[in-house]
Parts: sequence; structure tokens; C-alpha cells
Amino acid sequence: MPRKTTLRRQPVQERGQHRIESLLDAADAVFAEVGYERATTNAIAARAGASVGSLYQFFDDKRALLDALTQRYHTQLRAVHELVLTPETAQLPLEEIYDRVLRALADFHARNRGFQPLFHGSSTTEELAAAGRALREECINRVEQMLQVRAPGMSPERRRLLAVINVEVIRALLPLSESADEQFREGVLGETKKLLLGYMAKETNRI
Amino acid sequence: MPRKTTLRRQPVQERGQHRIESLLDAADAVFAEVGYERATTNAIAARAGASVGSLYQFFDDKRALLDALTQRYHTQLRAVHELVLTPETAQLPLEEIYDRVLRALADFHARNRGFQPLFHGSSTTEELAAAGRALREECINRVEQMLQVRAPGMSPERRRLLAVINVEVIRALLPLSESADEQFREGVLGETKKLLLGYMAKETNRI
Amino acid sequence: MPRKTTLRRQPVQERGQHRIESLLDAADAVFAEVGYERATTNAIAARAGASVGSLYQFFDDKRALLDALTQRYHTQLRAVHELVLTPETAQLPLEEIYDRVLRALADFHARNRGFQPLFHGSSTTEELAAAGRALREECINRVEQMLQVRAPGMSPERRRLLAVINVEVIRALLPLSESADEQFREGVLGETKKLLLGYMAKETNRI
Amino acid sequence: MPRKTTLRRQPVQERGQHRIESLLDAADAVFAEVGYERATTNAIAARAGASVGSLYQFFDDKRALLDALTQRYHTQLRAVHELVLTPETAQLPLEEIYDRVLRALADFHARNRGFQPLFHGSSTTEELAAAGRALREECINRVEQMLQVRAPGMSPERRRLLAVINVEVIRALLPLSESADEQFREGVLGETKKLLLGYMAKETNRI
DNA sequence: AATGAATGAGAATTCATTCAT
DNA sequence: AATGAATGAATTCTCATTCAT
Repeated sequence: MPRKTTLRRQPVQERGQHRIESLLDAADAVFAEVGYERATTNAIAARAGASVGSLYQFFDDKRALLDALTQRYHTQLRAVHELVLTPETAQLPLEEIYDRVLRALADFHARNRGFQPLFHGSSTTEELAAAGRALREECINRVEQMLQVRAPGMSPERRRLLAVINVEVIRALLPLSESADEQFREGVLGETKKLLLGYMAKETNRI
Repeated sequence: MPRKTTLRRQPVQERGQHRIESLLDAADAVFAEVGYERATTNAIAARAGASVGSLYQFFDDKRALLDALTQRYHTQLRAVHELVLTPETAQLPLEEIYDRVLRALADFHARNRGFQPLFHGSSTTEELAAAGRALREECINRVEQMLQVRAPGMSPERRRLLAVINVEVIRALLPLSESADEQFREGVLGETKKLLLGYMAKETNRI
Repeated sequence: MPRKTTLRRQPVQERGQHRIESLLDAADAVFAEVGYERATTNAIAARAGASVGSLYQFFDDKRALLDALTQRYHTQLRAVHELVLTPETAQLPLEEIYDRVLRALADFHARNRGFQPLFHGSSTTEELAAAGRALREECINRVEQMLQVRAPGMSPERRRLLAVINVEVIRALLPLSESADEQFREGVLGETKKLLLGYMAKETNRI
Repeated sequence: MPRKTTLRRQPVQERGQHRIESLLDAADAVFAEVGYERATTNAIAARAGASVGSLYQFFDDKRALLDALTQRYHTQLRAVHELVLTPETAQLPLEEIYDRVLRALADFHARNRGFQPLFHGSSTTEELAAAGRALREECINRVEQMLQVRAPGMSPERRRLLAVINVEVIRALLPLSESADEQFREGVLGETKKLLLGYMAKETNRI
């Protein structure tokens, strides 16, 4: 779980709120470009048009930036889920659900370049790994909820297993849809859907 | 592709060959534990029971360790493929193939803890990312060859697409089988097989 | 030619300007004492009452210190030349000119202890050698200009040759005037003058 | 003065004598190329076709190489002097003497590339500076002896002064005669002779 | 004697974080 | 709040020297 994100100082003026946002944007960008380890606080501040001192006015340390950013990912991710993985949508045909989810997530990825390495979670930096786990957990839970609606008879263990597999497969294949080759990109999205659809159709029937 | 791995100095004495191997073992372990970036050459040397100087006697720099290690992965990986993905095995039932491959790869992973982060390739360190790409490419090619035997009528583009999907899915799900929960672990392996089997059965028939 | 001296960061605060100057003073002193190669950035920083980090805030690397210092020498040297080697002074008796020049240079040497090894140019460190060449070139050009005024009929090649000889001889003999022996010191200055005077009197007449 | 050069081990076999010579040749070359400080004992050994271990068999440390080399310079330099600066030659016309000396020294320089930086003596490495001083002293003494024969009435102080000036001027100008420009090179030698000849002619007469 | 591997102190440089202005 | 200068521990890499074979 990400540490409770406490800003060193709650911004009093709205100018401060802007600063924070642009610092987080900068962090997202720099983390995405060079990775958390190699991102320097100076580079992040500079990118945000601020000075290091200013950065430390709001964030305790580099780690706090990561935490706040993760928080932001969580919030936005929840919003995405709210749109496509609700009790109502659970009634839609599976294909329609995958369609919406994949599209929405591809979008989310594109807007948050720093998200992917985090989500991908192969990090050896424990703080990063933990953040990634938490984000994945969020997604898994969502899918579990969906399954509970669609296949109420399924055991919790199996529900979990299927949820995990869905999340991991999407996590693995979504980045491929950033390939430069238009045709390949489309192919990947289509095949991902086909792959999971075939699998889940069988599984959710069989309970 | 990893750079041609050139040792700074080819060991003349047999003692040197040992050193090199244990340095690589140590590098594998340390990279796995703290990641490439945070791995220090001193830590690696110490782990190998050597001094930094000794390390630098054989390796130009930290990067050279990574390259040599990658080379070793390539070699071992090829050996694994040689055992389970040959023209002959291509005739076996799909299920048998997945069984062998998954088992062999789980093994390989367990013996090379540093392999996974590399293979996972979400690294922002270009050198790592490149090494990961090369390792993945190796696997993808192997699967393409298999497909050529099993489904000779398939278009090269489609062959590539299916190969990529197979590799990515396995790459994503294999780490789950390192979960502590025995039952979950078994579940993952089983489901992975089912997932890909169902998908590939359909796809290879349909051409 | 010394590389264009670019400070890593132009000091914004006045405190920074001071720092830079004292770092250059320290570099001059340390280079003079132990030579460029053996001068450590830590020693230079310490001498300037700063920390290494502070040094690197303004200078890209050790080499940048040398470059900035060389720049400073160039500037000061030009100022010296401006005083003693102008078109007007070209009309003065040769003896008067040598008198002024030698005195001014002895002074300059005394105030910039790091200058001499550089100027002497027997360095095998290419960067040092280049800097030395540039400084010598500066002096040679000045003398050439003087000659053009005093002996306009002389061929450019000969002018160059005489200029080089003057500069080299002064460069070689000036350090002797730092001998502890007062009498010897005076002797050297006098003889240098006599040596060059006799030579140049003949040469400039003969064209 | 260079330390008494004691070889760690007096070579018993003649093979050892060869080794020593080739190590010194290598040291001369490497010192000339990269300077004493940056010369590595490994590089020197390699250049001599030996291993470091072998080098240390004969030389206590890097410094010992320098000392032995300096010794060799001394010996050869003395030989040069023996040919051109003897009581008999003292009777020759000054011009003839300068002619011989300059030619002989240019030769010596060419054969001992490592000699010049040492002789030039602007080193801040005390050991090098000392070696350079000693070599210069050797030359100065020789010139003093010559002067004693040619101008017996001259005071010792003045003799010393003139000797120093002669040595320094030659030291400064000789390297110029390594210029690529054939004409310039010849010019330098000629002018050097003229410069010193004019000066000394007057001085030795006047006593 | 020779070889080449082993050692480790020391140097340059970076960067998170603090602090004076 | 903001700025940017200051700090110094930590890291990579080198090289003189020693030592096992």
C-alpha cells in the first residue's frame, strides 16, 4: 500500500495547488522517461518550472512524490473503473465489457506515461514494487466484484484466480498496443479480446 | 541486442575463469535483489568473495557485467528451447508442449533470479530495456518456428502476432507461479495452459 | 585554444560569484603546488572553503576549472600587454620596452602561480599542452604586432621567427628570477635584457 | 639528485639485463607519451613485452624506473658532453662549438623522447622536478668548465650566471627545432646560434 | 624468473536534502 | 513561498603493488 500521502504543507493558496499539480505532472514525465531511480529532484523541479527548494516545500522527499503520484493514479483509475466496471455494466455482453475496458485503459495509459512502469511491477525497488502491487490489487478487486455479479456461484478462490489472470494478461498485452505498426496494434487489441473472451466464456459458464 | 560481450581480459589461468563465473553469479543475485541501478560493483564483488579491483580486471564496467550475464541467459535459454521447442516436439499435442515449456521455464526462472526483471522489460534504463527486448525476441522467434511447423498455411504476420501473444502471456503469468500459496500456484499454471490452449486450438485450426 | 568556458550554471546570487572566484584562486594555488594531474577537486574545494558539491555546482568537471582559469590568465595577460606592448610603446627605445615587459610579466607570474607550468607547456596532458600553446600564441602575436610597427619591412616569416624566439627565451629565463638569491635574480633580469637587446638590435636593423 | 639507483635485484643472467633495458626503453616511451603521472606500470610492462610482476622483479616501484631512466640519461648526456665540450674543444671558435653542441643535443633529444619533459623541469611532481634539476645542473657545470678554460678571469658568479643562461636558452629553443616546418626548424637552429654567439662573444671578451 | 590475478585506497562525480537569503 | 547555493555520503572506476602458481 502506498503510505498515506501527507503533503509536507497543505497548500493554503491556490497557487500552491497549481504548483503541486505541475510538480506531479513533471514527476510523471520524468519517471516515465528515466525511471524512478534515475529521476533527480532537480530535474523534476526544473521540468515543472520550479526550484528544488520549492519542491521540498511540498514534498518531504523523492518518495513522497511517488506516493502522491500513485495516489493520483489510484483516483483516476477508480474513475475509469466507475465508468466501465459497475454493477450495471456487469449485465452487458462480455465482449462489450472488454471493449470498453481495453479502450478506457489504453487511454489512461496514454495520459499517464509514468503509470506503466509502476503497474508493471517488476521493480526491485521495494517502494515501487509495493505501489505497483497496490495498483494491481485495485484492478483485481474490481474484476472480482464484476465476477461476483456475473457468476455468483463461483468460489472466492476461483474468482480471485480468474481476476488475477485477467488483470495480468491485460497488463502484459496493453503495452503492445503502443507499437508503431498500426496493423499490429489493432491486431493485439482484437486478439486480447478474443483470448480472454474465449477463456472467460467457458469459465464463467462452468462456474 | 546485447553488445558483443568482450571481457576486458580473457582469463589465462583457470582461477580467472572461476572468478568470472562467481562474479556473474553474484551479479545475478544482486541485480535480482536490488535491481541493476542500485546494484553496486562493490556489493557484487563482495558477494563473489572478491575485491572490486578483481571485478574490473575482467569487466570493463558495470554494464559489461549485465552484458555478460545476458549472454549467459541467452545461452541457457537456447538450451531450454532446444529441449522443448524442436521440430519433433512440434508434432506433440499442444497440451504436452505447453506442459513442457511452462515447466522448463519455471525452472529456468528459479535458477536465474536476475532474469525476470530483465525479461520483463519495463525498464527505463535503455540498456536494460534493449537486453530484455533481445531475450524476448529470442523466445518469440522460437514460437514462430513452432507455428511454422504446426500451421504452415498461416501468414507470417499472424504467426508473429500469435507468437508475441504467447510469449507475453507466459511472461506475465509465470511469475505468479512463484506465489507462496501452493494451491494458487498450481492454479495459475493450470489456467495459463487452459487459456492459451483454448486460444491456440481455435487459431491454429482456423489458420 | 581553451574550450569556450561555460560555467555549468551562471551564478544568480552574488554569493555564487564569490564562490567561483575563490574556487579559481584555490585551483590556481593547488595546480601550482601539485600540478593539474595530482590536484584533487576535493583539495581545491577545501582550499576555497567550500565542499566538492559546491565546486561541481559551477564547474562541470576538473577540466572546466582549468579552462576557466586559463580564460582568466588570458584576460589578465591581455591587460598586461595592453599596458606595455601598444603601438605607442613601439616607438620607445627597445631597452625601455624590455624593461617594462619583463617587470610586468614577472609581476604577473608572481600573482598567478599556476600560470607558469601551463605556460611552460611541456605537459603531456593534451588539454594542458593545448592551453599552454594558446597562451604562448597570444604572446607571440603581440610581439609580432610590435615588430610590424618597428620593422615594417620584415617578412612575416621572419617576424614570426623572431617573435617566437623572444617569447621562448623570456619564458625560459623569467622563472630564474624567482631564485632566492637576490643578486642572481637581478643578474638574470639584466642579462636577459642584454641578450635579447643585442640580438634584436642587429636583427631589426638588418631587417 | 636522483636517488642512488639500486635495482631490486642485480640481474644475474644476461637475459635479465635485456629485460631491464627493454623496460627502460618502454618507460622512456610511455613517459614521453603520457607523462610520468599517467604512465601505468602495467602499460610500461606491456610495452616491454613483459608482465607487471616481471617489472617489479627488477624495480622497487614506479619511481625506481624514473631513477634508472634518469641515470641512463645522465650517462648518455655525459657521453655527449665528452664529445663536444672538452678542454680541447674549448679552443675552437665559439660558432663551431655551438654548432656541435646543438647538433649533438638535438640528436640526443630525438633518441630519448622521455628526456625532454624531464629536462624541461616545469613539473610539480617533486621527484620529477628534482631529476630535471640534476640533469640541468650537469649541463650547467659542463658549460662552467668550458668558460673557465675560455675566460679564466671571469668571476665564478658570473660564470655560473652565463652558464645557466646558455643552458636555459638552449633548453627552451631546442624543442622548437622539432617543428614540422623544415624551414622554420632550420631558422630556429640558426637564430639560436646567432643569439647566443652575439651575446657570448661580447661577454667573454669583456670578462 | 615469469606470469597474471588480487587487493584496496583514492579520485572524480552525482544527487537527495538542507539552509540562507 | 521561492530561489538557488551548500553539503557530503555514496558510487564507479583506476592503478600501484603484492602474491600465488
